[in-house]
Amino acid sequence: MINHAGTMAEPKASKLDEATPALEPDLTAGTCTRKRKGEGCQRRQEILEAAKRLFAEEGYEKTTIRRIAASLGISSTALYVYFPDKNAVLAEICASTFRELRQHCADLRGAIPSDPLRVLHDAVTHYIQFGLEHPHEYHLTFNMPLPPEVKDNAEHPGDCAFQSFQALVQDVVEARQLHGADGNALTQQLWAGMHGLVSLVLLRPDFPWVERSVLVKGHVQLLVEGVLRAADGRQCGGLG
Amino acid sequence: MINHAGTMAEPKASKLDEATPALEPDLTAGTCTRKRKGEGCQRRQEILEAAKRLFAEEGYEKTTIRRIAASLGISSTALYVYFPDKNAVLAEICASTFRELRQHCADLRGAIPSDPLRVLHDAVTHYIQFGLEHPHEYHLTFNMPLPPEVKDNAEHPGDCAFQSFQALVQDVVEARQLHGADGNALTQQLWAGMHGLVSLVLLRPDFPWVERSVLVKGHVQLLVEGVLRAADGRQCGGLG
DNA sequence: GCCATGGGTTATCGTCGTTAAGTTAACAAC
DNA sequence: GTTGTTAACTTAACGACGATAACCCATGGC
Repeated sequence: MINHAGTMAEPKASKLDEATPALEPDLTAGTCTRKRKGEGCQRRQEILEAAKRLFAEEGYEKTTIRRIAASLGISSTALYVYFPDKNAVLAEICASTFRELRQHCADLRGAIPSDPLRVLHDAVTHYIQFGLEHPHEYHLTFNMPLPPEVKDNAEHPGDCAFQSFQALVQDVVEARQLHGADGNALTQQLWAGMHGLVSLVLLRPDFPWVERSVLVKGHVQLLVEGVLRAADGRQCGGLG
Repeated sequence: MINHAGTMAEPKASKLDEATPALEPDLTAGTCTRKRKGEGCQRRQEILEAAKRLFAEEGYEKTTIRRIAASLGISSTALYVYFPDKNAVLAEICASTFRELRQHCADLRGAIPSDPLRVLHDAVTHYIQFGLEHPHEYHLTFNMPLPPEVKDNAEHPGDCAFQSFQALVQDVVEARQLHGADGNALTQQLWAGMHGLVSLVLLRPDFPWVERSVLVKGHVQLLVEGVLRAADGRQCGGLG
């Protein structure tokens, strides 16, 4: 209890600080002794998982460093050993989610060598379902400004995921001989269309949406048909 | 400088509080005397506009009540006379933006009694342009969870705007005799598609988007064609 | 035994949203 | 022209926040 700081000011806060008994430390560690090298990585992973869960449950801004730490039974400052600040924790979660999404897309293209339109159709469906099944990760990753740590990354996971998708669209453009189609623009529009549904459904859960499967199937169909039709002249719609 | 509070505790903060010289009060008021009834509404509007500007420039979470107040030359607590909390300020801005958007849509339908498809086409274009031209209001309104003040409102502006759009889609469904089309689902999908583009472009300004007008025109076309095609069987795409 | 170091702690800072209590200027009635 | 009343605003303070600085101490190689 010795005041070893130089200023000798009275303590003023620290009354309810870290004193939320609702959050108990996770005692699944097993050992009670201090650990050394290598264990740090484990702790780092624990922090990431706790943060992911709390971000998911309560959102980024409302999740505090202190509560992440408390849920692991450590003090808030211990977190700064593994991450420079709160934003860096979010950045790492974002990057991991982006990677998962990209792998999803790449696997699909490699595993199903069938009609490119069918592959694109399935990829779009997959994307939307992925988003809806990982609401919090999706929200963290796509529905808020990218933290600089991710944005300045040369291997920007968003760009990578986009490129995977672009390949699928290009396959369709070539297979269907959609002359005059800008595959890049089409991919951006398709992505925007997928993102919009996921984003709105996640952000407006109380909206009276039509039944989920109808909504998703119809949306995929709308987008894929749109890609086919919008690509080469508007011979069906009739809008000069 | 008399300490009129009962507790006689030492002041501890209040050092840099409200002491940011960069933010000068807006001295356009003219009179220097205190004002009475009716002037309160003016101050309320001032707060809303300052908040809108600051939310726009720096985002909701980073904008503090103290800075909103400082930009008007009043103390932070004065704000609580007009709004119960920070969220309520955001809620009012949201509601106002929703109204503007809805009016946009209604005007368009009333003023141009031409081909329903053309009207829908223009409305979608309008929506996207509106979003891109009001990036911060759009972000505040659509890209974050609705505050309860707006959500619990019976005249939920989002629902109203949606209904306006639904009417346009229904016009198209009837004019083109798209049997088997669920106008409600189509509207939701169309809205999701529009929202997705606006949302992504606003949230990822550094992404290598194709040229803006190409992107928007192509997207509108993709969506409108998608509505036409997705509505009644997939006779063009060829995906069983 | 010594000590560098990794994995923690406590104390503290400045800021935040928000509340409580007090101040002051403009009006109303007497 | 004093006396309320009240709208509009202030100062002081609270508890929580992100972050930093300074310290503690068990482990493990020497």
